[in-house]
Amino acid sequence: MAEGQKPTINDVARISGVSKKTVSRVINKSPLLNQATREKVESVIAELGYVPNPQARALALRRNFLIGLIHDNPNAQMVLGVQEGILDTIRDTEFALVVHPVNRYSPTLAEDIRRFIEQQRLYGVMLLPPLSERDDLAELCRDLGCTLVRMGSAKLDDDEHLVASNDRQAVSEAVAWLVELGHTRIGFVAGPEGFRSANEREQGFLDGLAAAGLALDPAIAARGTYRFESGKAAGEKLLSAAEPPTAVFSSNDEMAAGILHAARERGLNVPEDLSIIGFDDTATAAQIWPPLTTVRWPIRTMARTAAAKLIRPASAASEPSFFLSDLIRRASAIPCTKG
Amino acid sequence: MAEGQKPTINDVARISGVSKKTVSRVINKSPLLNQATREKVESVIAELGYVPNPQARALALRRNFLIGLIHDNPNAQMVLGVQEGILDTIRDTEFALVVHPVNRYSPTLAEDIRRFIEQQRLYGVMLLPPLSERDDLAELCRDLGCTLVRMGSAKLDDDEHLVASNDRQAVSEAVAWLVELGHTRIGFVAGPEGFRSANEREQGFLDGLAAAGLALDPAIAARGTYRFESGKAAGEKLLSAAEPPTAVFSSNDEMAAGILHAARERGLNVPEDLSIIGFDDTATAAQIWPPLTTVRWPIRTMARTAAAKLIRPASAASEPSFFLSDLIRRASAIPCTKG
DNA sequence: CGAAGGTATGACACCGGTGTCGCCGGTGAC
DNA sequence: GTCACCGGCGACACCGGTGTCATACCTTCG
Repeated sequence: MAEGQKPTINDVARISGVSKKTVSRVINKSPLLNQATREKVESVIAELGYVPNPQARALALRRNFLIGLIHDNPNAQMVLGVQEGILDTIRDTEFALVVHPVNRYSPTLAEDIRRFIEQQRLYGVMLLPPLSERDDLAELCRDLGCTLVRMGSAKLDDDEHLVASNDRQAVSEAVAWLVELGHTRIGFVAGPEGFRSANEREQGFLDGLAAAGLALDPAIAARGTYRFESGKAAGEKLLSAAEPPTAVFSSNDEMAAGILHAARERGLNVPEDLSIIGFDDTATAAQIWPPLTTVRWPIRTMARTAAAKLIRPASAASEPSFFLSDLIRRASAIPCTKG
Repeated sequence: MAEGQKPTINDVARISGVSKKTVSRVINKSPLLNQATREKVESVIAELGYVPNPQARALALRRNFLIGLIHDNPNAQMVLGVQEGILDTIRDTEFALVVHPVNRYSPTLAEDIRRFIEQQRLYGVMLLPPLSERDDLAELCRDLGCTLVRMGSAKLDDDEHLVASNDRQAVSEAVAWLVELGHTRIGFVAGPEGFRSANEREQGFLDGLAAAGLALDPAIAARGTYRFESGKAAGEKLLSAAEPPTAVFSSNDEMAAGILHAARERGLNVPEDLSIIGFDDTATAAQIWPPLTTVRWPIRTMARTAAAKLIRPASAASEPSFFLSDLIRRASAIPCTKG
């Protein structure tokens, strides 16, 4: 074996005096092997530092070991959490994680995804919200022969390959907390139309109000885009209502930060004059002032499970695919001081 | 060709009535081809939707088309910005991006990286700070036959494969801005010891003070870890000094947010009682109150260049590899009201 | 008109693994 | 003693591409 060249299965076979097929059996832990042979080959492998070539394996097996993560940057924290969760699962396996950020407004989105999957011959792909909500993309992935997992915020009709959080229930619990704090006039900022997560959170909000015998006053409700600026605009609307809310639930943290800015610019104190609850528990949530009460969903754990479902569909099928979120109680929501 | 099977080069060759080698020539845009033949083969390729198998190519060429991104989550925004920048460059090429988050405190860090590179037979790898500052890891990657690019915050001795921002100059300009605003008592929160970026920013801070004829008072200087909590602790130290600062430069935004918390807890108003400047321009920076004046460095652009250097070393060698950062002036730094 | 040279293409081995099948020797049943 | 059976292993083709070299044909030049 020439210096600088990686050892191959042939080198291992020659040096240990067996056929390459036997070496292959050792690598693949075939049970029909003489113990002595196995040990001999293993020692040669260790000595040479031999690592099987994944491309050659992929070629022979007609399948490879690449997992694709397709997303449109819902938020950086979430994407990174997902990546770490996937790595937790595939570390020490032969799988690798290939990422592919896309632009969901691009007219060539579907084509872009198709090219990515076909070109890399992915083993499986994982879709993140809001892409994961599009059934057409899911079908595309399946058509291309990929196993598929979707991360989402609600049960889908076809929940076979879905890992989701129960946003609806989590939000209704957040509202219950505001009610427990004595708030009765609770504002709401929805997420963008057409997003399942936005829809789930809205339903949860309504559930929570209903459970407390309250109703939503449209004067203190607004719809945002999940972005900071839209939260600020929504906050301005709610706070300029004839009878402004004493507490607001925002469908995500970024908009909650915007509401906080709107309140500050009107000279209001948070949380004294306005309690705020957000959703996501982004890094920002704990770093703004006051620290934001928010709903944390177990991104990394969910991603771990999702990856397991991709690479070990049989054994992971029994793992739960529906996750509960926690309300993180911080200083931005306090007892109602009014009335 | 059976249904459900991807077409191979053999299918294309058979149907277009040429040898597979000729098809290979078409794919690889060999110049020695009859125009008519080329067009015939191309039309068959289009008709079949043929896409070359990258694993087979990788095997035959003895090199593959995977770029590895190795990082230890410096911050989510940055990692995602880098991923997007790399994708900007490799989209529409045959390259793919494989990510591998690691833990820099793990005793098996080097082993982990080695396994990743060897197992996937990466073409090239990109190291992010603070990993990129470790020459031993850089050497490891090179030993394993990878081309390498390091992203960093300062010139290294060996800057051949480096893409860096000029933190030192950017910070000195930030200090100049504080001086221009009338501040003369300026506090400093350093990053963790042993980080090149921390060192560069510290030098830049000292440069800025010196240019204004000021000196650093150790009573209003502290060292942090780049984390929020350490910023808060540093803020407490600075603000409890006998003669507290009227402005503070923090070596990153997360610590700046911590300083802000410390100020709030002492009942101080920001920016009226204390101006703050951070570094990084994370998403949080614009969303805290007041919006944070900070240094923005062009992550995505840098990553684009870095990726180009990886996959087209010849043509990208001439591209600049040293980037300037901008001071983003927001509400957290205002004219000094004292004295 | 034949040799030389260039152009367009094909035959074949090879990259580094895996699947199939067959061979060999030992064991137990009859 | 013969034979079926089984554990352990190897020969060989094959996965889907690329490199090397040979070949057929067409010019061009002496």
